[in-house]
Amino acid sequence: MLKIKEVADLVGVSVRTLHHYDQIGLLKPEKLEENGYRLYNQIELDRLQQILFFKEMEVPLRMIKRILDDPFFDQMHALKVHKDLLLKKRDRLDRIIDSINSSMDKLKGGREMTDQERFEPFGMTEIEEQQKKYEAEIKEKYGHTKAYKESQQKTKNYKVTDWEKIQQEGNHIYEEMAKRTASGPQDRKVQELVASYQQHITDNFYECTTEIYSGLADMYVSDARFTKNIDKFGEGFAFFLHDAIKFYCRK
Amino acid sequence: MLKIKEVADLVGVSVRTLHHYDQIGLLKPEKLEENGYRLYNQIELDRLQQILFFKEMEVPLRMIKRILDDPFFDQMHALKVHKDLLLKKRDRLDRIIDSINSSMDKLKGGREMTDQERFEPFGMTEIEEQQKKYEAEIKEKYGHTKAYKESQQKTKNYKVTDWEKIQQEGNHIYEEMAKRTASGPQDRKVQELVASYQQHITDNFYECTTEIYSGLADMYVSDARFTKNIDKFGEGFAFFLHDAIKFYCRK
DNA sequence: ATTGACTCTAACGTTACGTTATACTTTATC
DNA sequence: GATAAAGTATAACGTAACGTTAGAGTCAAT
Repeated sequence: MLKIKEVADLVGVSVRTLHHYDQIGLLKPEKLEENGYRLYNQIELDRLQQILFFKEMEVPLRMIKRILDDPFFDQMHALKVHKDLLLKKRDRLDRIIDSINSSMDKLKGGREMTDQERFEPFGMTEIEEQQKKYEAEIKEKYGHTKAYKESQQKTKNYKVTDWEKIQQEGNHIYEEMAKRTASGPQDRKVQELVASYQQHITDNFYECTTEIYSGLADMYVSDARFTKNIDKFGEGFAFFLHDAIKFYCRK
Repeated sequence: MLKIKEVADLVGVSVRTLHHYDQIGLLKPEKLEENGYRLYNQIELDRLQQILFFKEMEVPLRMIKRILDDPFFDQMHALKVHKDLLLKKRDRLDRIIDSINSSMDKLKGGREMTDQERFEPFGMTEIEEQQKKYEAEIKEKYGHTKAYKESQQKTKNYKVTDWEKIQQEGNHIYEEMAKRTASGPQDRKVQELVASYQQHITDNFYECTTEIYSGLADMYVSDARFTKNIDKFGEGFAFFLHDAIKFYCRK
């Protein structure tokens, strides 16, 4: 007679999973204690093993239940059908991978860029490897700084949705700014936006001091990876931004 | 200026999909007409093409949005990471397929059945091909009968959940019956269950007359595929069931 | 004027749990 | 024996990408 966590640890699934299996009737405990605790026996363990076997095969739980419960269900046939399905899936995967490969090859080759617009953003050949070193490089350069540690601290608990919201806010500021490029980097509204972006960084990453902000501005134009991305808001926007921040940070 | 269905038909997605993309902000129509209709332009069509490209790559919509919207998102890197992910996925698929193959091989070979209990239900070597001919065979034999046509008619609109409910009901009756095997096929309760099973068939498939029911009983013991499955409720249960139905159908 | 084709929003259903939130029980510790 | 730490329970929301009704308004053709 095993309690739920013992079973869970024994076979390597979560307690929640067992709760779920109970809920959908896939695996009921042998009995309930007076306190409501679920108790499992060897029989249930065996069944659980079977369930996990089929699950490994990516058979949906619904069908596992039928396979194990329904005497009229032709299991051999089901398994075969399922295999065919997996084969098709793999073929599809192969094609997709080929497609990605050829896309990347085209990018690297630089010739025959029929899809130039579509793939333009991928640009440059070695950016790929550079990117791999990117984090390490950053860490080496700035790892000891207060800003870096602070940022690590603040961001480590962000969830996907948080990131998206933050990025959206940041992008929004840039968009607004990009609308005013004609007015020049010293425009009052532009300067307001520059200020709010600094605040944005401080709020979400680290205390963005004037020095840091100024350094960021330099990076925006000196590092091609940034320049390229920022220019998505408009040609030359990176330089505009650089100037705007520099003006803001003057004293 | 294209209306939503025109766009949908043009690129081969559903209207609902476009609604969805609008909802999550992945693809907004260029404008709304006064009547609320969505209107799309070439720009949106282009973007939609890009979306579909990444979707083909199995990139989640969330990420597609970021790829297309967020200038700071490193797309080349993302694509590469994604490719690696797909490669892993394929490897896993390969392993699973191998696993299924070896399982089936073991079954066919009949030797080394270390997992005998687990795979026992798959049984017999050629059942596989037989199964393929099964439907055709049935159709040839009974295709002209009223019961067959009636069943086709009744069942063609059943959904997965319907099937499951029906099978569950059927199994339940058998289970109850299996509990009473000791009392013999003529037991009152058993006979009640036999009657309710006939009704069950009539309700869900076709009018199960006494003759048909009697024929079914014969099939249960003469066709190994049925016998094997039915015996899941207990050893010899197929024979018990046969006798019970025969007794019920006597006159 | 009446169809039939098209459009809209709203909301549930799908898969297999993860993740809180809240509350009770058991076990370990002091 | 009191308290804290673990374990257990139920309930309910969240996830991905739409499909599928359901109810209602709009447009074009008969």
